[in-house]
Amino acid sequence: MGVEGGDLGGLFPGWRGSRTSSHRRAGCPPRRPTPVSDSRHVKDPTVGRKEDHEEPSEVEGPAFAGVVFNRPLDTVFTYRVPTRLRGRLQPGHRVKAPLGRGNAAAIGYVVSTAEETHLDARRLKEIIELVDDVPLIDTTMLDLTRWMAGYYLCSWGQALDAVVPAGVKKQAGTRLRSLLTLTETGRALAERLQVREALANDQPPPTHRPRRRGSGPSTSIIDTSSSHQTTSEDPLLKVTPKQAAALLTLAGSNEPLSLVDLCRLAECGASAIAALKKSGYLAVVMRRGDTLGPSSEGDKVVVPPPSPDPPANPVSRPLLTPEQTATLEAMAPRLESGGFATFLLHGVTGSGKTEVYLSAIERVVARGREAIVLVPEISLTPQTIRRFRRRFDRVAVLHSHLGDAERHRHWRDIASGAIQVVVGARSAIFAPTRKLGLIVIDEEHETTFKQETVPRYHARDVAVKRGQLEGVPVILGSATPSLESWRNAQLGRYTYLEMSNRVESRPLPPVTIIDMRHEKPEPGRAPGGLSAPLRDAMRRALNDDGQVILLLNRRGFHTYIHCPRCGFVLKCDSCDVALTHHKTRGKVVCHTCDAERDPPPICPECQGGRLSYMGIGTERLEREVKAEFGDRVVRRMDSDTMRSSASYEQVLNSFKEGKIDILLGTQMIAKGLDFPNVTLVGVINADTALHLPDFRARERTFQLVAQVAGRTGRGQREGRVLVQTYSPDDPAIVHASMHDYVHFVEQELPERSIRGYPPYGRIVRLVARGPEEQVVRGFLEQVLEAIRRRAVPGVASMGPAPAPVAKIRDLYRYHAQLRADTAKPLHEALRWVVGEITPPSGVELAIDVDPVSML
DNA sequence: AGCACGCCGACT
DNA sequence: GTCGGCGTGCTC
Repeated sequence: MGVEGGDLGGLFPGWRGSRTSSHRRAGCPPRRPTPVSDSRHVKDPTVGRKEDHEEPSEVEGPAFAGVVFNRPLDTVFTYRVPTRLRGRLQPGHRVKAPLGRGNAAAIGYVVSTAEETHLDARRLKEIIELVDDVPLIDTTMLDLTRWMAGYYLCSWGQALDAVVPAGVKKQAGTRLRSLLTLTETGRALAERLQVREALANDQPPPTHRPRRRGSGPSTSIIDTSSSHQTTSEDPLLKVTPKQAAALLTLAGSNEPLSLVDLCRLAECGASAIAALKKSGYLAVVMRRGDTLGPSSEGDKVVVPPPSPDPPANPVSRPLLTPEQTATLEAMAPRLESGGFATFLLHGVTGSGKTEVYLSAIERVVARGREAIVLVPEISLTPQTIRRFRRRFDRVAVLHSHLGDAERHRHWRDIASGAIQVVVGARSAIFAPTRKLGLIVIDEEHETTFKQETVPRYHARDVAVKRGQLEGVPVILGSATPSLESWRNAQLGRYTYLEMSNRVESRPLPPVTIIDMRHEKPEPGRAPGGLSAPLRDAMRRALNDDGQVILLLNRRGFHTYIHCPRCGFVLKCDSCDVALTHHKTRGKVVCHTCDAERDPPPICPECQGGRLSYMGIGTERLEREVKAEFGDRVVRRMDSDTMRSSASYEQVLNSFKEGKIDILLGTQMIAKGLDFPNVTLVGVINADTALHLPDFRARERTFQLVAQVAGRTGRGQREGRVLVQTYSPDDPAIVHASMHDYVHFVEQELPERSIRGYPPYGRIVRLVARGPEEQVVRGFLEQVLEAIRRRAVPGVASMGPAPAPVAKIRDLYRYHAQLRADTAKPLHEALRWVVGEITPPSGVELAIDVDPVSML
């Protein structure tokens, strides 16, 4: 749902509990955290930080800290800051603090610091320790997460916790090591040793740190009498040659050394070092170091020192079309001098949106700024990644299957300013860039930008908010913009930019609708499979050396199983969902909970009927296509065949190289792929999403058909599209077949308006689930009654009713809906629900602001 | 969300 | 007589 540019600032919730001073003030944290690798923990008091010694009575730094926790508690807790942490603790730090009656240590986030508090300071608890040496979160991220908490109705701590990847929290890939360093007395002694040695060698005394490792035999200091006044207790006389070597080695080293390294470099034993430690010349410091080498492995990210103006790659850039140039020029002021603005880039498939992104990013990178590019996970293909890597030196790609250590590494690289462009899926919107200059959301209409767990944020809307907070432009790109973004553009909140021509003036492919109601079922063929016109078109395309893409948005072989005698439909034991027959596995499978079992031999209900297997999925389509085009190479791509991402890349490569003639699969083949030799796209069943009980069913159907139609006609050769449907007159199908976004929107918007659905007004969906149906329903009824009693003006409520999928994994589900013209009254009606209404045990309540799925 | 406190059943 | 069920309420 589009963030409303106008009322954004007013959405900050009034946080209950102590309100310490704003985190913007006291403490003045650095705008960005320095890399975690620089952090160190000083353990030995003799090498403690200077302020510990120099200002024992007058401690610097705020005495109180506001802390939030990853719990559904929207309270900022105030803690005392112990003396030893004063001046070090900053907003954005994670801290360990006692919480609750048991005073169990919980990890929380410092969100503010203050000199005073209106609370009774004696009753406040004290922060135990810092978890990270450097704040993980900067002030902009604190603001952003606070906004998220208020808007999506979760706690600030929950929002913060979602922003920091698990690998960063665990400090994956690093280890705490103990290293040796000189104490003050140790350094003084080492300096005297250096002087004595220099005199012995008849050389001028070193001015500073002359020794490199391995130089200087330890014998040189043995028989030299010192010119210094030496008392009988002069430590200089007590130091053994080995000890002296160790002291000099450490003095010459810029860094603390591990015991092993020091022994090796000074050619001494551990006992000499133990003696020095005992005498107080050496101290142990704990420092977190990388487990792996100093930089990332392989080609992932090479981290050179951040250079002020990186050299532009000598890449051949495609010549921009006039439309692309005009689009860029429209954005130029924001790209070149910053400032918040949201651009809705509506470009037909093949109009070259990606090239516009790349050029826009180049402009901000040229100013030494960074860009974040969000793409749906499904578009995070090697093809896409390569395109960014070719153009920019330092790109970080955040896939969903990065390991913890790797993700931590990327985070640090980004935070250190070593990265120009971050490309990633949803959560990349929280990348800790230093000098953000641009955010790009590709395929902004995609529902995968919505997170379905707490915090249930929409990355596109968070991006707009972040752009506003950081004062940077945001580009939302799509061939089929969400109606929310369209309306925001209409209202002038977003700047509308259109690219209506394909590059090189290629035409959009002609789309033919095949009315499946009139397709006579032929003996031996699956009804709903390949129609005669589609088969003919395939044959012609293949004979012409073209490639074919077939889209069918259903996995499995048969998509439902029923008993013709008693009408029984085979359902999952745990879910209210029909089972799908997977022939290759020989099982019936639940696509909701992934449970599988053997197909029953006869109807379990009437015990008499033979079950009939109906419907067509990708497995069955594959078999039909192979039977029909036996001499052609056919590959199926769905989540069953693409268990590993390696096979995904492999299939796409083979397809690109022309080794595959027909590629069929689910929507993973519908998005973003760019293969010039595809001359035919067939949509096997355009209606799969059309009749779902969701007010966006039409919009989804339009988007899917329009997107897949864009997969052809991208090369020199013309393409065509055939769409099989049982609803040939539905506006979604008709307008998609004409590539007519605007007319689709014009007919869809009034329908939304009549019902008050987005983009006219906002909705919040409440879903309660639990093991006992009556309890779940009763609870949600109670919640709704309470909301209605509140009677917040402008809020309308619907329900509760059983959710369309009434049971998942043995939990019954009920849902209800609230709507209002703006978000504000909804928040008002709901804020108290969080925290004040406790569901009965076993029951969970999910509050989904701006839901994208109604099932 | 945790976690502790509290008030009622089957065990040594 | 106690161990422990999870219902209730609080967390600076």
